[in-house]
Amino acid sequence: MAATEKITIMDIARRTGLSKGTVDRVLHNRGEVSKKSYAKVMEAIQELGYEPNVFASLLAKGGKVLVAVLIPESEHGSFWELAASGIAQAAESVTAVGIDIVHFEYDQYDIESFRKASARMLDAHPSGVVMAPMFQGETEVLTEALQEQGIPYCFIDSKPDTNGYLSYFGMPLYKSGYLCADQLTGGHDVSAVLIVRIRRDRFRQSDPTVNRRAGFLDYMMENYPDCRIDNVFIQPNDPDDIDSALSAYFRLHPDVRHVVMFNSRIHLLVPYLERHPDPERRVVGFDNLKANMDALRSGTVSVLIGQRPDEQVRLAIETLAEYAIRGKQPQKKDHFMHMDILTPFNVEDY
Amino acid sequence: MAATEKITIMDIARRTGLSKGTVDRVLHNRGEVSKKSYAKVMEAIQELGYEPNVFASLLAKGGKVLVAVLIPESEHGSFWELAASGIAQAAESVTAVGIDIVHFEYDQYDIESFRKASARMLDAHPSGVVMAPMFQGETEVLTEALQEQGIPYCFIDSKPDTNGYLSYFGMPLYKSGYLCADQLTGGHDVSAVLIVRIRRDRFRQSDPTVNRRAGFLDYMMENYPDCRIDNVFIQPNDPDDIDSALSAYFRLHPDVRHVVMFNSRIHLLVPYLERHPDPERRVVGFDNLKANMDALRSGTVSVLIGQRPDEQVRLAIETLAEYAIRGKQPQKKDHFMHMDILTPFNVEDY
DNA sequence: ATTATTTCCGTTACCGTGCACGGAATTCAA
DNA sequence: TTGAATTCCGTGCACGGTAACGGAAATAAT
Repeated sequence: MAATEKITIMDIARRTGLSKGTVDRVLHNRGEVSKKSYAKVMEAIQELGYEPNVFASLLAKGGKVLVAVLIPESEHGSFWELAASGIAQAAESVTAVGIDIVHFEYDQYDIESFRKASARMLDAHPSGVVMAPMFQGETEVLTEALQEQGIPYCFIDSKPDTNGYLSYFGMPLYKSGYLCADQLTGGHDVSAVLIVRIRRDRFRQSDPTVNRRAGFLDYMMENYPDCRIDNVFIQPNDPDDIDSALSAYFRLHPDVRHVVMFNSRIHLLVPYLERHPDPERRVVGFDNLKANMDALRSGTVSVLIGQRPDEQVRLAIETLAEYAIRGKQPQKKDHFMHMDILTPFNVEDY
Repeated sequence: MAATEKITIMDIARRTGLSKGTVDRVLHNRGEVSKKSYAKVMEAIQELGYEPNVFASLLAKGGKVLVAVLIPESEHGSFWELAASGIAQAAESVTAVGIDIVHFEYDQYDIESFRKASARMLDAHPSGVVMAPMFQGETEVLTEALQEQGIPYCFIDSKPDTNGYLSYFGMPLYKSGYLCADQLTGGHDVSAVLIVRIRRDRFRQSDPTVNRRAGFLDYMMENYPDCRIDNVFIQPNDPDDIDSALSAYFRLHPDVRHVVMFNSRIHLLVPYLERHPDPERRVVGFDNLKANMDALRSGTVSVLIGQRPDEQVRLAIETLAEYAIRGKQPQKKDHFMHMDILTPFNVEDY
């Protein structure tokens, strides 16, 4: 497959009767070369099938490639902690080949902290940026700055409607709602389901749950149009509120056995659910946070639908590295990644 | 996280009052250095936190790293075709950093072809080898040769009971049978299931299906001890035989609605199953071959349990590259990887 | 025709390591 | 005390590419 090539810049210099300086100029087409020479060099490159030696190039250029990752703070047990661990993994695997990764965090509910993190990131002069777009306006500001400086960037998790990014890696949100509904019902008729939602302030611009809910509702509409859909809102940081909200609901609807949440916080329900066990209950949530997986193991949660923020991060970093090192554009722009179904029987290996 | 280090071999040479030649000698401890100098250099390395520049090293050493992959022929639509595609992916991502991959194939039913492929592989003098152990005796012969030459190797898919390998990447087979049983029954009581098996010759030494079957049977025993387990054997290359075998079985047991196969060939049943549709039937198989995924899409197969040969290959290659480039041992030897549950609702993104 | 500009190109000094070669310093044999 | 044999270590080139520098050739201006 791969040949044992050894054609160097000198080979093509000799072949064309020019010097390596000239060859280098056309390789990086930075001008100062006559049409004729340019053509000759290009031809020789084609014929000999020249490919630059990355090591030599990086060595001479004297740079490590630096990729910056700009994502929300990885609070303990949060979704972004998974992504952060993905950074560590990716770092592990790519630093071996001279790519450095810097990680910038911000408070996902605080625009100002995002601005500051962006600024610090730009100061690091990375050769590529991986980011999760949280604040639409600020994201635009940032991407414009990046484009101005010619720094390529990738989105993970979700993406805005702009177009200047190099690649996007994320989950198909609408479809994940659909899948969720199928796992919740197990293909059997269901008379009522409870959706637990988080009452959140309007800070966040991009909310993955709306698309998920849409997919979920469409599935239910199509397959079980008579199923009743209830909503209960909770305060994520107030255990008492969660407890009372659920208690109130289930007092009215003791027959409801299907519970779902569209964000990564299904673990918030665990205390209540464990105090009111029901072997027939079916609970489906998203994302393989540790707390969620524990709930799966204990049987409180039936199914988790997971994505791989770590893999998303890795792929984004690799894409950027590839681009920075050899200037290669990825073949696909948008990468919708697989959704993992986790049950008590396969959770151990995730 | 990562520092902007720039400590070179020269820095520590100056620091110790020695020359880079000497430093180099202790770095690769190839002798010809006095105790005293050795100690001084080691100390300086510690203090300055010296880390060799991979680029310069690779450049000087003049070599690309070459990783050989030795797996069964990737017949169209077969399991190993997935692995092969993984090689392509991995190649894509790692050639960027100077790692070359060579792919050697053999007929998994022909020991002689394995021997030849091994020989050709050794001739290529790879710096690392990824292999799937098919023939126990021959695998031993090969690994001995590799060890003699100091070439590290990784196993994927399954592994022998030896110990000299660098890493193993594969699926937990027993547990996959367990998971399979859970998906087949869907947690509901079942009175009878049909296991379709392939009557194969005794060429293959390692057969993943026996462990899977064991896990499956244990699950059934534990949860539904009264369930009847039937076995039907088919000839994989003879469609007529498959048809008649299944016809004969279902004539006797028209009530059986749960069908499972433990190898990657569930797609062989599709023609029969499609001619005798049954919306209540539940069919579970293994591995995301294209044909299997098509069957999933069409609804003939209910669930597939997939592994990622491509990811296994990638990880193995990365491990070897890491080891070859920086001599770093992986932290874990055996990597049991996650099992993916594929349903019609998430199959598209795999 | 001479000078001033451009345009184009060759030379050269790196980048950080690996390694061969030969010489200095040390030890051993006489 | 010399010469020979070791042990140790410094020098210098190679690896393939980058980019600054300056000069030759071609073109323009005077």
